[in-house]
Amino acid sequence: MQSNPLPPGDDAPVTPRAGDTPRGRVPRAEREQQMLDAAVLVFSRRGFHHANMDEIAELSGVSKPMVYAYLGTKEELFIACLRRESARLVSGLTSAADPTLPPDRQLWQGFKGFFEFVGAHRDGWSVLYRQARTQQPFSVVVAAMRETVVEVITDRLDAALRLEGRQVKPDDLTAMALTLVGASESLADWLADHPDEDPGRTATRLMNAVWLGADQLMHGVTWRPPS
Amino acid sequence: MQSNPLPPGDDAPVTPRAGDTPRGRVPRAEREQQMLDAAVLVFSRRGFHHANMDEIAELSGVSKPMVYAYLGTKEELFIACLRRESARLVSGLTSAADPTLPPDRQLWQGFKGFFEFVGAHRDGWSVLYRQARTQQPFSVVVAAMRETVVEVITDRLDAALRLEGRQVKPDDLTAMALTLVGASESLADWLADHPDEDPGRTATRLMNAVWLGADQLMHGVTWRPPS
Amino acid sequence: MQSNPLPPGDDAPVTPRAGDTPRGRVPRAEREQQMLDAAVLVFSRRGFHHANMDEIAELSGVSKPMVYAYLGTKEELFIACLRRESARLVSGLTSAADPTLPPDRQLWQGFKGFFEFVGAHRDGWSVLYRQARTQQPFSVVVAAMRETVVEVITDRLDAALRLEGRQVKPDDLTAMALTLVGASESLADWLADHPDEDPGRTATRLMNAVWLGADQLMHGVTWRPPS
Amino acid sequence: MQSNPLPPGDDAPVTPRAGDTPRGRVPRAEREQQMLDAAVLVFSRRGFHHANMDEIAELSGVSKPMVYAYLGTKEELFIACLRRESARLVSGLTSAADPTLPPDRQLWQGFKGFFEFVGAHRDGWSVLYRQARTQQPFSVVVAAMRETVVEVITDRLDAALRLEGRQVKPDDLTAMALTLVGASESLADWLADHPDEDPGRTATRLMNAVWLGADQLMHGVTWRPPS
DNA sequence: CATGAATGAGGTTTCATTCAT
DNA sequence: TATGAATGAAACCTCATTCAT
Repeated sequence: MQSNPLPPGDDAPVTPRAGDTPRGRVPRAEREQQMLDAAVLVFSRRGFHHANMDEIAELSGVSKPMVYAYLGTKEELFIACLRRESARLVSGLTSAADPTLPPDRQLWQGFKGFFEFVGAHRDGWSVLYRQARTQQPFSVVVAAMRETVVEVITDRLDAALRLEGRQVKPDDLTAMALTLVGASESLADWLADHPDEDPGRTATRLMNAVWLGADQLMHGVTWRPPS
Repeated sequence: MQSNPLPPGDDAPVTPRAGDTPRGRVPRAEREQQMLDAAVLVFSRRGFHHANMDEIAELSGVSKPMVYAYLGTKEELFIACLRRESARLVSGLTSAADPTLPPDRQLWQGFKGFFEFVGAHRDGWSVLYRQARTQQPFSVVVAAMRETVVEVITDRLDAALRLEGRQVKPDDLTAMALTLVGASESLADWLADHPDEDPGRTATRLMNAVWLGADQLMHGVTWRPPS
Repeated sequence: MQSNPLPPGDDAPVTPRAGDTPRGRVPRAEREQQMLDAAVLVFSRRGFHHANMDEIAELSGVSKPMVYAYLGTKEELFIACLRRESARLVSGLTSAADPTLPPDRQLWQGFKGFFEFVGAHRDGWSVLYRQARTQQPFSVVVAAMRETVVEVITDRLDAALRLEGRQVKPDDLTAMALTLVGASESLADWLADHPDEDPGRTATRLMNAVWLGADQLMHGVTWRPPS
Repeated sequence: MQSNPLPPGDDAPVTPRAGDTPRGRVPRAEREQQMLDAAVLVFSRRGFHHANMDEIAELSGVSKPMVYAYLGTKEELFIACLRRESARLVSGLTSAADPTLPPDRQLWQGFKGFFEFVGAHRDGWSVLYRQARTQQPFSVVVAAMRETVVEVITDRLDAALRLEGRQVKPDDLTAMALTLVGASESLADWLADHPDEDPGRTATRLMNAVWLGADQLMHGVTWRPPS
């Protein structure tokens, strides 16, 4: 149901997209972006360990020593990729939801922003994040980003609840946020593997799956295990 | 919020548990189990790529060639681990839920069985599954297992609905199952990283997060995106 | 023009021929022949280095230690194969030519016998001999056999010449014999690679290519390089 | 009668010739030639399988990874050697024979050129070619070279015949060429093993063995098998 | 700034060969 | 006699990383 892409067979050389591999003198900042682009592409296609610096350098249009000079070791390079993609994701996500809207619409807009990001940056998500989540020493970076996201959600939920004069135990709030994030990730993986799916529809699906319950939960209804 | 274990610093040798590393002639079937135990342990601690066959062999109490003779390549070994753990998980899961119970209790028992399994086989889950999900060529094996699980859940939900005389569109059913699985995985990751957490509590949390909504959904209430 | 066989793709398991791999108690002499059969087959298919003892043992219908007990190390086993095939070849060859016939018919019958042997024992020839010729430490065994053959030919030629009252310098005789042997080998290789070719025709071809000249040579006509 | 060289006992390290093993920065083209020189030497002394990359690298004056970077796999390296030697051989051979001479002198010059090449590149011939002939996947390269040579010979023979107004069936022509090549190879092996032999003498021997017959054959005289 | 040349280190895999039953 | 279990040794190959130009 959820399979891994690597669309061009594992051995196909990663070909640059249109407009890539420009040569000649290029200012440092721009070069770095090119390198990061190349790195994200290669890391996403090959995975961290199967990616090799030669390919990244070649795809960047520079020689290996340049990559090392600009972005450090392979690990540091991967983390640089991760940071850039994380920043993009978080900013995209937080800017999506308008704090003045009612909670369900906030949530929905957040989801939508998130899925749109994932849809647009499949490489960035699909592998950087997926890999980073499970492989040391990158998991800490991902964990930090997750933390940020969970906090944002918690705050928004909390704010929404206060507006309604209600309050929920912090633990339950966190648990809810965790579930939201987890479900989002899961559906994001699924989205990353299904290019034809529309991010908005995915967001709606997720809302249906979690909002109704969240709504009740926020209004005090709970489910209890059978004694 | 969700960090990677590797509790014994990355370089600490993986020490055998009590009763391990028996020496001498051992019948094949038994040796294979020992090897799988060792492999699961090492793969979980080090990750697939950082794991090395020497350590696995040593922990199995044999020399490398035996491992190759019995279980093949490193990749094949990993897949063998994956299969064993998958089989255990699926069987544990399906046997947990009694089909004659009402849907919520079925679901809860399923969750509980699942989380109990994860709690008891943290190594098996925490890394085998996590890694396998993102790394070719293992993802197909995981996908197959997931498929099985999703089907089981879908069937159970469907059966429960029919008993109530209701019916839900297959797509929505699948989406719901997917979300349940995704959320479960997410919480399982969290559980695997929090040894003190009680599986039952985790199951309850998940129920609270998803059941109320699912219940409404099953009764025809839906959430619609704002036009 | 002359390509290498290995008809069943390099990886195809060598399947036993009909009547092979009998089990149970078998007298030693017979077991050894089975082992040699298996070894010749495997060595010929895989080449000495790619052949592995497991396959030979399995194809012999016994376990590896038996092979070692009966026929020694891999090298010794190969030499045993070589000796058996050599003996067969030499005996087949010497018994073919009737010393009372005129020299051309002797030669032709010798060639025919030789090519018939090669045609019937393609495995034995095609690889054992070909490999052994170039790979230490087997070349000495082959050299010995060659020596025998060259001697036989020289003697026959000499005898034939004496009958006609002629005599040729030993050096020229040897050179001629060498050429005959060399050409035979070359055509044998070719024959081993062309299953449809008739040994008799090959022998005739070789006669045409070498006899006319040899005949003249034996009657005193020689070619001289331009000064 | 024909034994294998390996003059420095099988274990003696292959010592560089005078002027070898230069160190430091060397342009790629040059390094590649050094590597090929080393490889030819080692392959010829040890045989393909007993050769090990470490020794080749060391003899080239670089570390193993350079060899892999420049010339690829052990197999690819061997093929590179084979190609270089083949090209040298073929060019030496075709340039040797002047097409305006009478056929016997052309042939003789061709043989002489060939044997002189073999005498001068004993390593190149003695093992690369001998081994390659019998071992997959190199035999195809050798086959290609052989093909070229056989074609050249056939053409030359054909042209010579036309000049004399004669014509010979293509099959017989090919068979003759094949025999010439086979006999040449056989004597080349012998020459490679006898450092004191003069290439010219070897060529003359071969002429004596094959030309007289060929000449007759070309004039319509044939030998027929007894019914 | 930029790079071609170069390497140390380490990992997977294979096999001939031998115990111990 | 016969074998399943076991291993030491060694080979190929890859890669991140750094000089020297």
